[in-house]
Amino acid sequence: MAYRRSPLMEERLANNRDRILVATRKLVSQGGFREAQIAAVAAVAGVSTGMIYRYFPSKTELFVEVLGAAVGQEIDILTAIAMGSGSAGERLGSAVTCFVRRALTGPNLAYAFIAEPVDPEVDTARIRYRKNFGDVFKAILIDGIEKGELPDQDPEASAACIVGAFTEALVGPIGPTTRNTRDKERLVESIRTFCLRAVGGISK
Amino acid sequence: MAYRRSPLMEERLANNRDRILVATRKLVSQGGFREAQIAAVAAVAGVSTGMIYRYFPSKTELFVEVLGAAVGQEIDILTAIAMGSGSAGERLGSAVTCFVRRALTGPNLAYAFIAEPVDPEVDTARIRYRKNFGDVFKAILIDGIEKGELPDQDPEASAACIVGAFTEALVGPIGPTTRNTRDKERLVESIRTFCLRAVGGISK
DNA sequence: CAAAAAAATGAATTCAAATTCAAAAAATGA
DNA sequence: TCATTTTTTGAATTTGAATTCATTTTTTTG
Repeated sequence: MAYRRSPLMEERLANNRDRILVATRKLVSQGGFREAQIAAVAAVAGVSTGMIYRYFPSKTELFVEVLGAAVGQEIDILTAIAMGSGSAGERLGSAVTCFVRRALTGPNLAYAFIAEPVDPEVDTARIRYRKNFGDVFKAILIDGIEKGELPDQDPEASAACIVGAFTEALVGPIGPTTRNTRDKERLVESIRTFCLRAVGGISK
Repeated sequence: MAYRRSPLMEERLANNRDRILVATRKLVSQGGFREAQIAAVAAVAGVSTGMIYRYFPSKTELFVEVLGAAVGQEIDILTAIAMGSGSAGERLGSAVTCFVRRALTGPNLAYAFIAEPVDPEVDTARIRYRKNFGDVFKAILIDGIEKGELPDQDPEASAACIVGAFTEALVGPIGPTTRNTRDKERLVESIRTFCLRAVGGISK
């Protein structure tokens, strides 16, 4: 016996994997999946191209993992709001506001994971994740309708509309490219009001 | 002098061009731009691959033309509604209803031209076209706000939200795949109500 | 330190699709 | 009909990026 992974090496391996993920996230958030080519990821991560295949079976799986991690985080936050206290309208408003604000602030994966398809497999994942977003809103809506806080409506359709509305307002052509904070907050408020009125939750 | 294009040949050329456009539109509406590969287009159009390059300088330009024609048609229809008579709310409702219904019925380019990016150049065109949609709604909104029919709001943002809302509801994961007419009309109505309420136009 | 094993490299390969172009077929006009 | 020109063909080439793998470097342990 002449080799056994030391804890130090173990850590380095994990580090490499992480660096690749971070590099991918960075590239995707800058220029979408299109810009996150293996060679580019390798360069940013400071490793060789071959290295990447040591940690991920294919570019597709790397993308799916990046996407999943990013979306999972957002979903968690939204879910917490959705299950919190307050009227359906309040929770819906908070959820929309929170998501939009985060998308405007943070490293903007918003476009990539909401709007940009790539290859069929990544797309499958993306669609599933987008549905997850919808489901959070749907839950709030159903609750609100049951309690009589919101008028009767198709929660499925309304949820889709909400996701679509803020998506487009965020990443669409009309949406922001770079704005100052004042503009951003105004946009957040516009979207919130739009969505709230839309489902019949009083706006203000 | 020993050759001059006869009217008959002239017509055949135009026919070829058209067949290529039709074939592309068909493939795009079925499987998105991804499926509309040159070889596939050629096969459907019943011509050789080389033929396509006789009429279009590149796949990208072919796509842009297909996209432009499809969108132009929709825009014309929407514009007519937008400039017609009725309150802002009525016109907005009609425009949304009309677009959604058409997208659900006709050969569904909706996904392709609203949601699916391809390459940067086609994307540029797609974004411009999507903005055009937004502008139609924006015009209605501005009019309604001026006349006091709608509450004050950012027409830019609201227009984007509207486009996003019906886009997602139509082509998103929650949206329809194949539905019967009853379901379709219900969806149309849901989206209409959503958008109308959202901008403060009384729903029903 | 040296041998053995693992990890890392990046040039070479593969692959899928767009694009070209030499050759074949069709159209035109004398 | 025939020479000339245009149109059409589709196999061959190009292209751009993912993936592999023989070689090199690093790590581990006796």
